[in-house]
Amino acid sequence: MSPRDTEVTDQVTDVCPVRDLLDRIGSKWTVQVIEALAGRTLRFTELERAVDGVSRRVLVRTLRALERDGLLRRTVHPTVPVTVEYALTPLAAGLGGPLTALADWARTHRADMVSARRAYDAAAARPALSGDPA
Amino acid sequence: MSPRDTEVTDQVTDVCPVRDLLDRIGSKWTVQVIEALAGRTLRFTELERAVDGVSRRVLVRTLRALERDGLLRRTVHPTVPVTVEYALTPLAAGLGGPLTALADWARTHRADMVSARRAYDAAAARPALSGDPA
DNA sequence: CTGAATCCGGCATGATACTG
DNA sequence: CAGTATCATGCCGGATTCAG
Repeated sequence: MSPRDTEVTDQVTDVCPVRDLLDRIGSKWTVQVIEALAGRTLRFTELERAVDGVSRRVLVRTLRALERDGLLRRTVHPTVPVTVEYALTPLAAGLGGPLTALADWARTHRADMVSARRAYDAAAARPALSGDPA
Repeated sequence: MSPRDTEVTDQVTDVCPVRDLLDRIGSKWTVQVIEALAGRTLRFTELERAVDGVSRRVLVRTLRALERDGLLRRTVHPTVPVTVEYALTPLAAGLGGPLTALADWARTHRADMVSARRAYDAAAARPALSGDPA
């Protein structure tokens, strides 16, 4: 009975499209894989180098999840050592827009979030004090 | 040494703004909290009801994370049973745009992803078969 | 009312070794 | 080359209980 485990969010349990999508792009390497494949086709090993830092196992999981959602096309070439090519589908290309918008926002407001964090952490360090000591 | 644990992604370990943001909005209830607070202020209990399904603990964590990132403003009113109000900051309001774009895409292409999954899962069920058995 | 403290299961990520 | 198998780890999300 298909030993496929459920890693990298393989389920459909969810009914909210937004959460569903976020489960996908929220997983650690998904966006970087999509970026790496933007406008080009890569083989498995090339992807492994392009993403850099991802473990083989997790890369496979990420690719499977993307393929399952129709965002990625996996092509096997029956050469002697088998070669496999990965490419984004038109569906994924359409996702690129909103994703880029989000990425742009993240880069633009990075500084705001960092300073907000510093302020928050600093405040947490002095629980009950109004005047700054010395 | 500050017993603050690290749940709901409190760290800054990351250097990529995009992944950083995705860690935030990727956590299970964040987007729903943001939606619930869109254009209005809510108290803790009101939020608890508005989001519906979130546990108290996780809601607190989610709110803390948002506050830490400067996306949420937390106001304590020293009434007899203390009341606390939560409201989005202008920063979060700006995030609303890209977020809505992503949500729209998710809703628009939900059907594509669902059918892609069905096809994928169906294919996985019959590993080495070309003709569909009656 | 608004949390904090504690305990727990489950799953994603990762390291390592093996294979067609 | 492109994975699979196995083991280990961390931590998110949830339930429950206590407190200011």
